Amino acid sequence: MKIATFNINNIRKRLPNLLAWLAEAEPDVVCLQELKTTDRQFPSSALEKAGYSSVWLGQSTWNGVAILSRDRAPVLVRYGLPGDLNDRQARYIEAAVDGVVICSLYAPNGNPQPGPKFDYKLAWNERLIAHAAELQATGVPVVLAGDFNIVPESCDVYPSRSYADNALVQAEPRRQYRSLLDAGWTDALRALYPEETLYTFWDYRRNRWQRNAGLRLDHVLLSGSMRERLVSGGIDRYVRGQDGASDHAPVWIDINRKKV
DNA sequence: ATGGCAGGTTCGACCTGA
Repeated sequence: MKIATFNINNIRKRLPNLLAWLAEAEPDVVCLQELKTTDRQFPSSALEKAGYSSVWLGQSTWNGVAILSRDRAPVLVRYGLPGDLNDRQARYIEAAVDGVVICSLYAPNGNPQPGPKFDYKLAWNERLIAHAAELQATGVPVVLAGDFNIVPESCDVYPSRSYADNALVQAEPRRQYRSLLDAGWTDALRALYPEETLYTFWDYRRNRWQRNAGLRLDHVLLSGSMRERLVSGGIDRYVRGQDGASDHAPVWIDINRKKV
C-alpha cells in the first residue's frame, strides 16, 4: 500500500502536474496540502477520471487539504483539528482507507517570528500533539502525513545562514516535532535513510532548486503498530524540476497491507 | 539588509508563502 504526501501549492493551477505524477507514481493514497481552492472548485471529477476518490476541506485563496484513494473511497473521519472551535483555517482532514487512519495536515508556517503567526504555529502544533496522542491511544494503525513546516534537524536544511531567523528552524517547533517521535511516532523517511540528505522543498527564488538549496518540511509519521509494516519510501524529486511545478516534491512510503 | 518567485485578490498595489 503506497501512501504519499504532496504539498501541491494550488491544485487547480497544477492539476496537469498532479495527474501526470499520479499516473507515473500510482500511489494508493495521497495526502494533499495547500489546495488554495474553495470546496466548490475542487477538481473531484478530474481525479475520479484518473481513478481516485477524494475527501477534501477547501478554503478560498489559502490552505486546503485532501485525501485521495485509488479503487476504494476514503471514509471521512473528521474535518479540522480538534481543540479550537474558533480556528477556521483548513489545515487538517482525517479519513480511513483499508483499515488505516490517514491524516493529511498542513501545519502553520509561523513567519515572521516572533509574533502572532508564530504563536498560532506553536498552539496548532500543541493541538496536533494532543490529537496524535488520542489517535495513538486507540491502537488503530495511523499515518500522519503532510507539510509540518518544521525542519527537524540542522541536517534537514542546506548549509546556510539565510534561514536562521525563520520559523521553520526554531528550537520550540523542533522540540514539538521531537516530542511526537518521543511519544512513539516514527519519522518514516528518516528511519529508512538515517544518514541521507533529504529535502522536500526548494524555494522558487534565488535558484534554490538549481542549487539544491532545499529543506525537509514534509513528513510521514507512523504510529507504533505501523512501524513494522514499513517496506520502502522515497522523495519524487524529479517532480520539482518539471514545468509549472509546486515548490514541494511528493514524499511516499510503501507499507505491507497486513500486519507482519 | 534586501529581495528574489508564484499566485492570489481588492484589477493593481497589496498580501501570503517558507
